[in-house]
Amino acid sequence: MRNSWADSVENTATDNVGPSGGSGASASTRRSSYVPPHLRNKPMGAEPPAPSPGGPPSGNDRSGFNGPTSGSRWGGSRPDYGRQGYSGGGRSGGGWGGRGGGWGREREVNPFGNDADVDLEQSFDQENTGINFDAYEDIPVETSGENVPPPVNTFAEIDLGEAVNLNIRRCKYVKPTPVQRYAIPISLAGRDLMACAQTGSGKTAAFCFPIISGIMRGDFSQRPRGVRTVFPLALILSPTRELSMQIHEEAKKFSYQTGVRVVVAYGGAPINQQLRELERGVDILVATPGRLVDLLERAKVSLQMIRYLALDEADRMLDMGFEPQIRRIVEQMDMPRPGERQTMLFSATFPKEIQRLASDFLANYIFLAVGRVGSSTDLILQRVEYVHDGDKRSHLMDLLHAQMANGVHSKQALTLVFVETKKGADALEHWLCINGFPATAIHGDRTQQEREQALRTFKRGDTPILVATDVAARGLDIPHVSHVINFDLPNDIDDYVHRIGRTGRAGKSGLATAFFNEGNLSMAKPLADLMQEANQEVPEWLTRYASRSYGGGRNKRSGGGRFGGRDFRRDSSYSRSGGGGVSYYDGGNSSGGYGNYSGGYGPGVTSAWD
DNA sequence: AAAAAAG
Repeated sequence: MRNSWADSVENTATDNVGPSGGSGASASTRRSSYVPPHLRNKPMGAEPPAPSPGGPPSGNDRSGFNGPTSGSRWGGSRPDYGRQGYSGGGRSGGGWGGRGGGWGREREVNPFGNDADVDLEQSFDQENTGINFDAYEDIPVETSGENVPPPVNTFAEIDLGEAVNLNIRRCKYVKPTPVQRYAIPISLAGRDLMACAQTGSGKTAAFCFPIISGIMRGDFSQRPRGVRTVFPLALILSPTRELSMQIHEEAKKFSYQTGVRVVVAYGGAPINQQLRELERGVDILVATPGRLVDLLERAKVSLQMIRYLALDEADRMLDMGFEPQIRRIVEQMDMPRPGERQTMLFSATFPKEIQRLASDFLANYIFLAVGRVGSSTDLILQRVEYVHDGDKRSHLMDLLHAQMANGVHSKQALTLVFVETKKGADALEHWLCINGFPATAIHGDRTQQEREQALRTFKRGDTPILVATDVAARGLDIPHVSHVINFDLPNDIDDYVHRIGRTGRAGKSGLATAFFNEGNLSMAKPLADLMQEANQEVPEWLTRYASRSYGGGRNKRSGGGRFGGRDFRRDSSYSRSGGGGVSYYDGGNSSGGYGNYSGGYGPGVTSAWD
């Protein structure tokens, strides 16, 4: 039972240096002698202030946190390579961030240790990736495009700079995930990227590492120093507020003590605080589209210095009707054109709308498809049960009781319950609460504060049951979700895949239970197919429903199979699918390794319009 | 049809 949380605590306690990152070489060698390029020839400053004055040292401190490398960052002469806005222009400067002391510039909060359980817990979770990581080996990957840079097998092979390497170690990342193995070299080579992959595959790190490292290496001394306008160098767009928050949190870890500043902006939260954060300087801006448009209209943000653009969950953003706003941001503001910036487009699926977006936003891109993490591994045990609507609550209660009996209702065993509607979420939460189950809810009608609160208490295990609408379906990385219950099945198999993907994360196993009834007929076939594909036991009654093939379950996955999509540029039959076979791509491509997995594309997926 | 996102 090495998998338990307690075990991992123990392991981490004894193994305090952490894994050597597979670098093979001496982790014991002090990296103090190395000075990152952008810090060279700078006078070494004073020692950094103690990371947690008075507090116990965090686990991360042991891995060289206090090393001299970090010292230079905090000395009087901060390397200022054209970064604007740090002084705050004396606006509200002094009074702000009062805890900072020193010279009005607040200390960078250590995103790793300090904040006891929550963060440590995540770290342990990450460490566990080392255990089941082999599960990732089976995930099929394909690339196509001109001169695809070869993938790497270890982080050691990638030169991200010492500061980022340290953070990788602090995150306890041992080995790059498939999407990282391919995407990072592609991105470091300066190429645009269209990637079909889901969060949980390590996407965030895949686009953050090259961005951070690129910003550290780059010379941006030409960056304007606006008084009220800021000029970020990188923009990361994501569909939901919580996802933006999460990307922000991760990016802060990756860029800790690199001098790269990450700021997040999303709606529902007071804009003034976000503005203050922006005015203190921003290199990487993480945002939801609506709030960003607002900031652009107010001329608080200019995109003219953008060198890196990443769009996360692009298909989701289009589903949510963000295309006009995204096009406005990318094409109609002062953003540099494709080719003058580096663009990474991430999407779970690759339907025509995304293909259009790709051809409009990207220049000579490389296509990368990573098999679906949720179904192509055996990490998630999927179950379907036939439950009438009226029986759902009592059935749910049975499941939860069983879990409680097993004593698994704690931090290491959270249960996420998906429902169809916001009203339904409220009702179910209330019902669970009055029946003595510690539940909370997240959906779009709750205030942002309530949403964040719900997520926090859930993550902490204070309310180990979270009732959610699809706002929480994609991308959210919550450690220790051991059970996803589809109380109401979605109408789209991709949504199902995303939902169950909230468990079985980071190489851990998980359980997904779905309640199926006559109202979900359109899902019978896609669900049965998907489960079959994932080597799950398909109940006989579901197979019967599936064989009757109800037309729906709109299958957006062009191509089906284990990938979210395929590079349509290489698809000779592309013209068949309407759209007129845009031929801006000269077939003269090399390598690519395409076709290795052609077997993975099942025989024509039955589609609604056949 | 519902959900999400700008207020």
